[in-house]
Amino acid sequence: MHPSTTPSGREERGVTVRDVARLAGVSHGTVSNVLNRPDRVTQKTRQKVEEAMQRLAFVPNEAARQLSGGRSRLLGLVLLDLENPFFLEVARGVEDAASAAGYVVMLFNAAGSADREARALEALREHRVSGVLLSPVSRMAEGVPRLRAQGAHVVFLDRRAPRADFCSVAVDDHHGGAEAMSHLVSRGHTRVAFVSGPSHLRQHQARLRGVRAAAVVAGLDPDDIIVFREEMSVVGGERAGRRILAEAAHVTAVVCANDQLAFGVERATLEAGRSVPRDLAIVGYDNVDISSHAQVPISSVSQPMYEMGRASIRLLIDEIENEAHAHEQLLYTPTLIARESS
Amino acid sequence: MHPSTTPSGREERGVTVRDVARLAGVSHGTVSNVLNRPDRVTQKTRQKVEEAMQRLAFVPNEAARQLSGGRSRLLGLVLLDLENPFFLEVARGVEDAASAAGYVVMLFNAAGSADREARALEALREHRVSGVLLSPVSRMAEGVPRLRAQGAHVVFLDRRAPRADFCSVAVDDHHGGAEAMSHLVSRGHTRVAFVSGPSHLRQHQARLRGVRAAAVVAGLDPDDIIVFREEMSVVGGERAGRRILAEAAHVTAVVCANDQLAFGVERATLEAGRSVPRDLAIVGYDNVDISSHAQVPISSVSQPMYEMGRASIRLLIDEIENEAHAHEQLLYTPTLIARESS
DNA sequence: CTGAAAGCGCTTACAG
DNA sequence: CTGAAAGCGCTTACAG
Repeated sequence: MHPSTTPSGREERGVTVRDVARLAGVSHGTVSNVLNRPDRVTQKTRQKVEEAMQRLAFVPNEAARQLSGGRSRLLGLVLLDLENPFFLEVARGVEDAASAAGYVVMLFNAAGSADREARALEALREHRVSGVLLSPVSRMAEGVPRLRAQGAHVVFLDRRAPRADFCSVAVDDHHGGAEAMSHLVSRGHTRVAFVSGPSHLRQHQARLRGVRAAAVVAGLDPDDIIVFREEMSVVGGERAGRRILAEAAHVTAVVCANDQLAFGVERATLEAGRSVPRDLAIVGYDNVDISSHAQVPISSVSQPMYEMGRASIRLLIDEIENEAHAHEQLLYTPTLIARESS
Repeated sequence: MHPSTTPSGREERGVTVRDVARLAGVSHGTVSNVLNRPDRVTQKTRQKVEEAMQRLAFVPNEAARQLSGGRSRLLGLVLLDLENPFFLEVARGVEDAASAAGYVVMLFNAAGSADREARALEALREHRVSGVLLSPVSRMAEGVPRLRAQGAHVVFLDRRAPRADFCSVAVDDHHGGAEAMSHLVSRGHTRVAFVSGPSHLRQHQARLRGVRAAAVVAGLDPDDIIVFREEMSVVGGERAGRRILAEAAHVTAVVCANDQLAFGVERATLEAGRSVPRDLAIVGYDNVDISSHAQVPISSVSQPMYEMGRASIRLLIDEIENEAHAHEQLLYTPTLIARESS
């Protein structure tokens, strides 16, 4: 009925519940009721109020709602390292799920620094967020118990919870390694090498253990899996590839701890005039673009990053909203994407 | 002096200015003063208060500060499409600069949808953010003037501002195309093709215009630049590469509108037994990983994504804090990274 | 079902 | 320099 009769250029700053109440001819609290418990209000009153809100372009002030209601629709996302494309996908899943549930997410990049992580956690405390998703730099930052003491919930992301009274969402690297290995075994390979990054990487270690476990299952000697460690890059992979051809000619297949390494191994193999997968089969890890773009597309273990983002929000919101919430440590299962390299 | 004497397990929720004041033996307002105008407080009082804050693990409530002070340290970042790695780098620059300046950023992914963009802008209004960085889906969403009417500042990202009374940070695609072309000209090429994605892409059109302009500068006929349009992928690039070899054998160099296309063109060329760059020189665009990982590393036009993120925050915060702020439309200049393909 | 009142935790003039 | 008071915009018992 009423087209927007708002005088153009009107200063909207400060349209308040009181203004709406006045225009609708009801009380302050009634306006609040149509916002928060519409069922307690007559259909008729509700319409009047809603029309007034429309005409005044009223937008409730979240800070005030939070302050008086005690509740907050604010979530924090603290990422270990925004440079890693892995976290882009995670962030996308987080944002999708959070905004679908009516929450807003504050983004922080710890960039590998415990200090930045601590500052992020502090800022989140100031904003009285109701929950935080944390892919931690440090094992158990002191900000975590503080957040909890303040009533905020914390879910660990890409890391198993350090204690059973926290939720977490992580990936089963052991299983991923095992998948890669048993895939190669099913293709008839028995002499397999593992190409890895620096030895201290938790994930790479777990993947190697998985490979060995699958070897055992297949009746092979796990100690026959030769490990080549190189810098985690295409160049490192090329070096590993050359070393394998030279030092371990009996090897017929390779599992690599990531796709950059696998890409390098393949290139070195092809450049030596050998065939992939006939002379050397290759499986990578992460299933990033580079694996499918390789000259011979590379099989790779894929982690459900987007889905992990969604799941972590689901757990967090359940912990926030559901009284009967039980903590869960989700462990996602990576899957092998088979391509022509194996 | 005092180690943390806080009884462990104390419920921190609700440590308030009043509590701090009581413990320090000062007034409510004095505590606020040491927080907001420390200069108006005696050194001695300040110390007493700060000690009390420490002991109580006091964290000021941002919602309350915002509500009473009117100021807000909240910023919004609304991205056109979080799937695009371009925006990951931008987001990283944004987060770095914002958190260095003491602001917190709320992240939204419009995912190409005008509807999601509108909802994000609405949520940002509810939170009374003081500024928004927007890489817009729609030309001028109605949420933008609304935010402004409410007192929030808006800076456009990856798009020139639609009006002179807004700041914006964008990239000069025309210049990028021209750089690629004049680089090829300096290498002696006069017969150049352009490989592009679908014709409606604003950026690709601008890049092509840049290529043509540089041709003119070099004394060439811009109409001699043959355009091949293919799907924007490695596969599309391969198709374009084969077409060039077959239909335009006189061409000695190619500018591609992105690196996926360039990668495909190179692969098709090598597979046909031709040499890169001897038989065909190639320049890509975006300088993403794939270009440097190609068999013959591909020259590419690089956009300063991270820096754009930082710059947009700089403009936004200036607009927020500086009374004398003058609107600026920043246009970043992409640079050519020369590699072996040209 | 609706209204009047108190209060959320802070900041900011305004007096002393 | 410090304190007492009002107010930011809302929500939630509590009466009617």
